[in-house]
Amino acid sequence: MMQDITIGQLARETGCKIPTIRYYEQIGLLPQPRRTAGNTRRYEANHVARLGFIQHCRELGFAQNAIRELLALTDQPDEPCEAVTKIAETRLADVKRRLARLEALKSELERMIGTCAGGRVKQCRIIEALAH
Amino acid sequence: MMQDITIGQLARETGCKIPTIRYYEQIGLLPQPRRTAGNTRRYEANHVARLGFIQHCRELGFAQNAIRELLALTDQPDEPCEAVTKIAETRLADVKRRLARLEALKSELERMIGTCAGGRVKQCRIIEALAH
DNA sequence: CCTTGCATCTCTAGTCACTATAGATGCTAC
DNA sequence: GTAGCATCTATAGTGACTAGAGATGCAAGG
Repeated sequence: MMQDITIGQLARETGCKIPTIRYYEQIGLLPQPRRTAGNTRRYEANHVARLGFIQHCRELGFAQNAIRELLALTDQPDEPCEAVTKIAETRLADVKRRLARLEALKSELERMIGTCAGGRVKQCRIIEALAH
Repeated sequence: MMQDITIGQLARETGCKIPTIRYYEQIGLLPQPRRTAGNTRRYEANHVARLGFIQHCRELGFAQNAIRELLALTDQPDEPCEAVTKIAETRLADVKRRLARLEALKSELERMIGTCAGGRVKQCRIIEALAH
C-alpha cells in the first residue's frame, strides 16, 4: 500500500512523539498497524485521525477510561442503541460540566483584561470563578 | 483562630486527598499553612478556595505551569497591568481553543444521542469532530 | 492526669502516563 | 555494498500523584 506512512511521518503529522505512539499502541488506544517484512510499522489514514483525537482528549484532561469509552463509540457502531446512548450521555454530561467551568474562567479572564486600563489590576476573581 | 481547619477537614470539603494536599504544598501551589504547637497544619478559608481552583484546573487538563500562571494573577494584584494582561491573554487563547473543541465534541455527542432512535447508531463522527 | 484511638506527621516506595536512552536492525541513496 | 538516518525492543527516568510504615499529636472518657 503506497499511501501507508511510517511512524516518523505519523509523528510529524500529529505532533505526537514516536515513543508516545508506541505507548498508545501498547495500552490498546491505537490499534496495531501492519508491519513490513523488516518489522517496521506502516500506518493508514484512519490512524492519523484516531491519534489526533486521542491527543485532543488528553489535552482536554479526559481520563484514559473516558477516552476508551469515546473510542468505543466509534469501534462498535453496530452495538445496540441503548448502550451507545448511555455512554454518550455520560460523556456529554462531563463535557457540559467542563464547558461551564471554562466559560466561567473565560469570562473572568476577559473581565480582567478589559478592566485593566488604569495601569494596575484592581482585583482578580479567577479563583472565585472556578472554586465554586 | 477558631475557624482554622485541619488537613482532614480541608480534604473532606474539597474532595482532595490528604497526601495530595501536602504534595501541592511541597511543590508550591498551596501556601504553607500555619502550624499548631504540635506541628499539625491549620488552614484558613482562602486555602479552601485556592485548592478548589487547583483541582478544577487539573480536571480541565491545565499544565502545572498554566496553573501557576493563573495563580500568579491572584498572588500579585499589584503587578503592572501589562504583565498581568499578557498572562491573562495567553491563558484566554488557550481557554478558547479548549472551548471550541469541547463544543465540537458536545455537538457530535448530542447528534449521536438524537439520531439513535432507530435502534442502531448509523455512524459515529466523534473522531472527525475532534481530529481536525 | 492518663490512657485509648483516630488524625497527622515525615519519609520512602509504588503507580500511571509518558519520555529518554542504549544498542541492534531496517531501509534508502549514493 | 556501505554510509547514515529511521525504526526496533527493552529498560530506566520524570512528573504528578498515591499508598504504606512507623512515630507523634490531640480530644474524650475513665
